[in-house]
Amino acid sequence: MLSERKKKILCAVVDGYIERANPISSKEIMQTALPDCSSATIRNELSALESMGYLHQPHVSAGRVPSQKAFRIYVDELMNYERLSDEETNLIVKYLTHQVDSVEEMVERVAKVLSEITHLPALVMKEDNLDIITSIKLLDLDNGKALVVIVTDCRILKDSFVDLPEHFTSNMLKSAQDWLNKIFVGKHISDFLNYDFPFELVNEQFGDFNKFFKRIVDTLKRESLTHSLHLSTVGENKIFEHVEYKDSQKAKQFLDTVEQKELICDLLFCDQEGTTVKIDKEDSVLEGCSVVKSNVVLGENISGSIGVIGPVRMNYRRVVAVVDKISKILNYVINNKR
Amino acid sequence: MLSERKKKILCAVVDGYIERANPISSKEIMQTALPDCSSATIRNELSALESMGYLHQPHVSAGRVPSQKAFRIYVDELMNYERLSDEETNLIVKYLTHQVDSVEEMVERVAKVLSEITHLPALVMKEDNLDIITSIKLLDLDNGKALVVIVTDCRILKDSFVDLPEHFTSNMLKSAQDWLNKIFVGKHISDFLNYDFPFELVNEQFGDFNKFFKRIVDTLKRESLTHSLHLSTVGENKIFEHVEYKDSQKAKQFLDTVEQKELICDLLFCDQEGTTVKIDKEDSVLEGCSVVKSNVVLGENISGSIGVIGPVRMNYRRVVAVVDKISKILNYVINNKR
DNA sequence: AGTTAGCACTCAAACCAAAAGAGTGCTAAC
DNA sequence: GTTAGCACTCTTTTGGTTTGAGTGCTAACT
Repeated sequence: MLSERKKKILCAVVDGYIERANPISSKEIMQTALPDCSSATIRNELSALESMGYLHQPHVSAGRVPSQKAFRIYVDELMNYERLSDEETNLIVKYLTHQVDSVEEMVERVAKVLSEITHLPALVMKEDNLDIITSIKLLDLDNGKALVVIVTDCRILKDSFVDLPEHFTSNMLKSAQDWLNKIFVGKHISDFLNYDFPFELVNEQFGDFNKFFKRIVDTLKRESLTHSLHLSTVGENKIFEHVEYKDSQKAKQFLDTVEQKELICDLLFCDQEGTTVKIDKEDSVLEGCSVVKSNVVLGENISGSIGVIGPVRMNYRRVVAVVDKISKILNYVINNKR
Repeated sequence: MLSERKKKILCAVVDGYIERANPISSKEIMQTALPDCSSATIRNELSALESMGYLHQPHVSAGRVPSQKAFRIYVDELMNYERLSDEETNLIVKYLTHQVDSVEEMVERVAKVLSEITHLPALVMKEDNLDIITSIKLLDLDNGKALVVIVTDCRILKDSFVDLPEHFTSNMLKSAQDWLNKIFVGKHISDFLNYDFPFELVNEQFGDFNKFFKRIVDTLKRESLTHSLHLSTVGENKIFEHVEYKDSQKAKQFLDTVEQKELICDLLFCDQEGTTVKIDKEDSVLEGCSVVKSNVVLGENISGSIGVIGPVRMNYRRVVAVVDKISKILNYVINNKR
């Protein structure tokens, strides 16, 4: 357990480092946080904090730099949370309550506002697995093809084409549609994946059109697989505003990481309530990065996460406040719209 | 008009500069391109080429660097075109003839292969304006909403939702569909934009459901507007492989430029046959960038462009060969599939 | 025992001057 | 017209010195 003074000093180091990105000296801490102590006293404390693993020195005559462990305790215990100003909150509300037509558009808007306010790349993940199928439509396109439309409870559609077999009448298409609906309505999209195709049943009812049905189910399977998690990232270029990416190789590494959708999804995927902060290699190979995220309930069966990603040295006070606020507004907006 | 020797020297400068990204000296040219001349002779020629605007020196004791004008003449007259190896061509063919289900997937594949082979960000633009409407479907979703589907001749669909008015029966939806088809089938998507809505006609046939029709047409208008040009960019991070973007501010500037879709579309949009090269500020505010592009015919009424964007100092011999080859393969693949 | 003034010490960064090296332009001879 | 030769320029490298920030330690003080 840290003494109050150690906490104060550690907090000052992290605050200072977040603001100015250079090592923090004992003198600086004295001036900003502990005017009643001498720099020598602070040096002793710093030395102690260093041997506890919270700080390190780039070289002997430099100030102290917080370690990953320091950021962790800073986020969890030390920092005081920022409250967004009313103007800012109102601006966000206004932006997010604007009439939108689709989930995609909403995602777009959320990501945009997150990224703009935090000056960091924004991540918005939507989990479609939990979508419940409302109905399946087979639409005759009059050119030997049919359009397969899946309607789900969160207005998301998965559509694709399928060639109709020869001698397949409009009526047969209708019964095929009814058949599919009977089986799948009320189920989750993800149920397609584990669905064993009942060849015999089809044979019985539709003669030899097994291949056609198989194709439809395969299409749906593929769709559900590729769309089960949808991640959008917006504002990647914002990282260039931060000094840790002045070297373009660092920037490249960061951008490459962000492009690994599965990795980012893993990071965003966690059940924890409220806004959480993941720092550096606690969770993955995100060297030098942190993620601030919050879950959002998009409906009874749909969930998602929103968040931002950036250097470990980010302004957590502000970023956590923003992510938290936006997720709350989002929950509010969505639930009041239904 | 340049003498043969001047051409040879200029070509050597550009080749060398493309390869090594540093100023080229007279001695170097002597060794690589003109072993029969002395370096002094070459120096005289270089001096002449400089005063003609093809070259410049970073400082007095440095070699020569080609100007934008030099790159222009290099691409147009000096360089010898590379022929892709058969293995490489086969690889591309194999990759592009792989079974795909949608235009989007094809675009994805083309962009991917372009970007991987050239080590540059790839641009693929598809012009939907020329799509001809094959049919319009209004699909009752049983929850007070209808799905609007537009089928066009290039298999592209534009779909969106519209709320049904109260007391709107299934039969009325059917007649509404017939009515829309009568008006719009055979026309271009872009025709929606200029379409004046005939309130009286609707009133006559459908009573007071003007609002409903207006909403449908508005939706279609918006869709056709936002989707009229579709640009996808893939492999933006490839620019980090090039020294001109070692400074991350340069990289940022580049990435910001590439994100300006309209600007890139303008660049890609030109009728010229074959593969064309646009260099730096000839065409726009693309500071330090070049675009190599080629038009692709995707069908009778659909056109698109593929290309790459990168630093002016790019390997034109190879890049032009690749873009040219891929566009030809693409034309072949598409036309043989129909 | 905790705090602090004082001081020696370390090390990065800034500065400066000299040397090396690359490449040119010019001149005079071929 | 071509070229050898040379003086000249300017960047890059090298190495040494200075500066300054910041520490750790010690000894004195509360």
